[in-house]
Amino acid sequence: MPEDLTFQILDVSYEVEAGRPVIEIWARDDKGRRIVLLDDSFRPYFYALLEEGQDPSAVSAAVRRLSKPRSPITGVDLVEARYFGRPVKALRVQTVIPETVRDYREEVAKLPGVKEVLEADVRFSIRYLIDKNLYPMRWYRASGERVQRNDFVVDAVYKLSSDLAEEPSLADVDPLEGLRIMAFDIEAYNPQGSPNPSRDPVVVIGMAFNDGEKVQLQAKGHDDKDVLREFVELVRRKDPDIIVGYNQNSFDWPYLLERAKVNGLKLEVGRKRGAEPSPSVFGHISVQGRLNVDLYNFAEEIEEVKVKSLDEVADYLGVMPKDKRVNIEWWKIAEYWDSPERRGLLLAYNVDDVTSTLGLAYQFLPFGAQLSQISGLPLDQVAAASVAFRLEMRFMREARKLGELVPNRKEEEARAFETYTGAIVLEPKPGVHKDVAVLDFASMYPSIMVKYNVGPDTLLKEGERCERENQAPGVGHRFCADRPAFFRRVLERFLKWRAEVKAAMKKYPGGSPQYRLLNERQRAIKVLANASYGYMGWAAARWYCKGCAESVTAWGRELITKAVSIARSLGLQVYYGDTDSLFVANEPEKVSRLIEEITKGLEFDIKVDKVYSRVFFTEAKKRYAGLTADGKIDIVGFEAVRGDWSELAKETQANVAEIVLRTGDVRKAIEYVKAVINDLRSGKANVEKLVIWKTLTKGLDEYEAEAPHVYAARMMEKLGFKVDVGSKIGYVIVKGEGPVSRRARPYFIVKPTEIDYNYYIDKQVVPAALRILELFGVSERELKSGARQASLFDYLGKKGG
DNA sequence: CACTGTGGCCGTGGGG
DNA sequence: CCCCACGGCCAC
Repeated sequence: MPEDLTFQILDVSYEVEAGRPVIEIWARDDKGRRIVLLDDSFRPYFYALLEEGQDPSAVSAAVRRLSKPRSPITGVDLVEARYFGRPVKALRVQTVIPETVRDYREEVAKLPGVKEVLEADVRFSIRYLIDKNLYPMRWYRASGERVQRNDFVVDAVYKLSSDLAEEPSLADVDPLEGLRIMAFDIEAYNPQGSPNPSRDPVVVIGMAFNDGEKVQLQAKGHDDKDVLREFVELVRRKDPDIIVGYNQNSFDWPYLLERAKVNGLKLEVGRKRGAEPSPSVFGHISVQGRLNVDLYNFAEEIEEVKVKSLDEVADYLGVMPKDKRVNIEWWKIAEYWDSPERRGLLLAYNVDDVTSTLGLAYQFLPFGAQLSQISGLPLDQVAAASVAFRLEMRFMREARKLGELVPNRKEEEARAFETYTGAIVLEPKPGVHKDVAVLDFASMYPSIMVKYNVGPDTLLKEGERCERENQAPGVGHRFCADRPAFFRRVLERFLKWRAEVKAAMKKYPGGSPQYRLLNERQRAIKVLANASYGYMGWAAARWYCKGCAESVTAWGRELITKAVSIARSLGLQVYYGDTDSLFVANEPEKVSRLIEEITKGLEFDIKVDKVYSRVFFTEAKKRYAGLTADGKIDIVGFEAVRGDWSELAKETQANVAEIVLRTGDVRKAIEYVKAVINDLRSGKANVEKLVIWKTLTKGLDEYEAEAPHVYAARMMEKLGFKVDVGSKIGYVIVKGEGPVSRRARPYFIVKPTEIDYNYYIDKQVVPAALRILELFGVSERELKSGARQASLFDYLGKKGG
């Protein structure tokens, strides 16, 4: 007897059973049960695009002849579709085993009459979601027949006996409500630098659940067998739907898996018997039936935090202030573990980490769930996927709805390195300026794409004609305006959708859960819409179109250039501008005229984004600091906002900017800098504030130049620490002879007395301060002179007479 | 397997 | 000494 089911899709996977693929929909139903719905009716397929004028039946017969018994070709159907907006004929080739699509595609591509093989690289479970128009984290209804299955660790398994229909009454319910969340964090023994999983045990595993329970497992000395066993047991008992961690895809899971192997155990933490976590797409690790979300992926998108360690990110988000938690030096975990007096600190540290991780989940998952509902990628994958992939997934769904075939991603070698001209940055007018308005074009690039109907499907080849055409200035590309471009349709849908969500938000009070839910939704839509221009210029994109991206920037340059002319013709002083922004004198009447002329004359939306009561520029572009009308200091581009300068230099520069902007008192700023220099000279500085952080962007042996952070990284490696591509290297400069890079040391091996304070004066604090003070005629000598304390030599000299 | 684009600044090393 | 490429990060 089929039952009616109402459920939320969490994830989709598949398994080949008895020679046929079976889709597994992991869900939870409205009664709070965890269920699996099986669908054995779906089959993998791909398209063979036919050469023009080809006889489909001849090609079809050739395709059928390729059929192999292991996974026969079960269907070859002629379809009339569109490809880049043009009508085409294609064969839809269906088989049985998803993995064999790869082999068939190669062979079919070689057949005469076949121009291209399409959509053969879409993964089977994603294919299912797209074709059935299903979105993870949304609610559906369907009927299913209960079946007995012992290989799934869930409350019930059903065989689907109907299609899935979206349940609209649950569309605006918080998708995370009622889901069980577990945060975890492991501490590994590291007596020799970085821990080595084949040698060093896991000494602590902390877990925190959203029902309030917290558990901490501890090794017996250096034996972690029971820890691992208990961990598996606990995960199964608590049965979380979502597992969160911080960097667990790169560290905790691989480490636990290796430890399990060493101990002869199996890490069966999924909802499928016998299965261990396994590597999946985008560097993500998949735990069957659960959503394994690495929160580090979300943290990476917070650009305000430069060193994205868990404590820094949790501090920034107000989840756990750094001064209210236990901080221990991570490279000394083994010492803490082995010391009876200090072990307690390590345990407390682990509790704080895992508590922070759960706190981050509450911050990030609502947005992640919306991204999942909108892009169509399961929550765990959407976290790990880049913005471009999230957008592309949505494009693939839109393409299907419009009967468009999805283009292939270009092969690596075919991707030519093609650059094109970007935006205009105006020369700033150096000096301090009073009362400046900053105007901003609203979503300039997406607006251009919509207005001029830009896209690979509308880009006209030489000789092609359309009744209405838009020609990009300077670069010559023409776009057909007779039919709506694919990008335009998608973007307009995004814009309309976002407007609806924003309108709905108004119905709820600001802090309410509904308001926050909708706010996350409109943010997710905006993020996707804003990525569309960059996506077109990305050589690996399925809808890559260099001419399109080139045209968008050309129209952008024209737009800002025209806006500048209008401003000048109105007698408005223009101070600066970058891409889509314009800094002009804040004369309200003229500014309103400017906005009106741009809006009506150029047909683009522009608005006053902010007003600075004072703002200053040096001669450098992309750098300025301002005091807003409501009393806030903005620092843009300068060292103070960069992650690769010492905290001390950044702090000094920020304070100088603030003194100058608020009081206009340059003398005061000079005195302040002198005091900082004095402190440094007397060795009073906090060593932590002298650390310089830089990312290793390639392997250590690939560097041509010996930069300081590369030298420090090599040193770390010799000391037994793992340094991978992407690691942030923190170093300080010590006294001694030779080039700076030879004097760079990993910050955690340096004693305060070894530090070269002169380096920090000459190359950090003074240049950062001067960047601003030079504008007021202050010299390096002036900053350093008065600050010079009697040196030991002077002192002795005087004394000795 | 990948992991959006161009414009811009500036410290540093290394060659002449 | 100058000059320029390398390298990293930031603005938009």
